[in-house]
Amino acid sequence: MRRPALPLRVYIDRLRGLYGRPKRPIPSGPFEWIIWEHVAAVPDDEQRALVFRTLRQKIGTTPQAILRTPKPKMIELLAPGGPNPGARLARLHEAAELMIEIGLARVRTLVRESPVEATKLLKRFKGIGEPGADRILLFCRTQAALAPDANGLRVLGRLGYGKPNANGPAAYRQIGDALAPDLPRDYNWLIQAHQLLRRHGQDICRATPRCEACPLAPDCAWFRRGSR
DNA sequence: TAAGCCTGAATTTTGTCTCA
DNA sequence: TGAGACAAAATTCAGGCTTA
Repeated sequence: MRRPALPLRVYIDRLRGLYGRPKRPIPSGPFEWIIWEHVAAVPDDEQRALVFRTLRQKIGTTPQAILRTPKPKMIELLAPGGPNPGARLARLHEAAELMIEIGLARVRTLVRESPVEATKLLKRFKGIGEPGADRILLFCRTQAALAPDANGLRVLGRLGYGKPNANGPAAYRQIGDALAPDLPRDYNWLIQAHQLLRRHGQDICRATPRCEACPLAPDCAWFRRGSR
């Protein structure tokens, strides 16, 4: 497989130069991250953050708080997060019930002490697959992986960490394996790298990329293919 | 033989494009 | 500018294979 021309940290530095230092993620702990996944149906993180903060401030983010809040109140809180708040509420309720069944303390302990077991548990939650579980463990600072989302995967694939535009579980694992030797155990760096890759995939390295604005273009397979 | 893993297809949701 | 069609992303699910 083709390898990227430069170490990953060089690309991340270029993205930090372009976008600046990303803001600290808002959720803390595994259940807040599950809530974060479900509170909004829009790709815009600012909008998602707004709904999450309101929910946290007005009712709290424990499974019990979510289950005891009247449905109309919850729908009202979730409405700014995009279409179909009722479906999102149903998923939140399902997640809260499962979290109570498993035990929040047990999940927290496993996240801290056994990432493999924690991944198995997290994948029982609807909407959380392998990438989602890895992301939660990264943000909880227990698994030193990059856990790129679809946007990040696209960027990394085009740089040479996998096939350009590949997706699905196989591509996720392939890129994860290719990245592993380049990753430090510095969680601040990993989290920022995750955020910057996501931002870059959303803004510039889209399905139809804006290569003229991209600081990674000289090393990008997609750009070089197009400019030949 | 049961549990776990892998792969690819299916499904759902969201984003983008085109056209009136 | 809005609606509909289409494409892409992310996850789920089913079936086959491997291993203990």
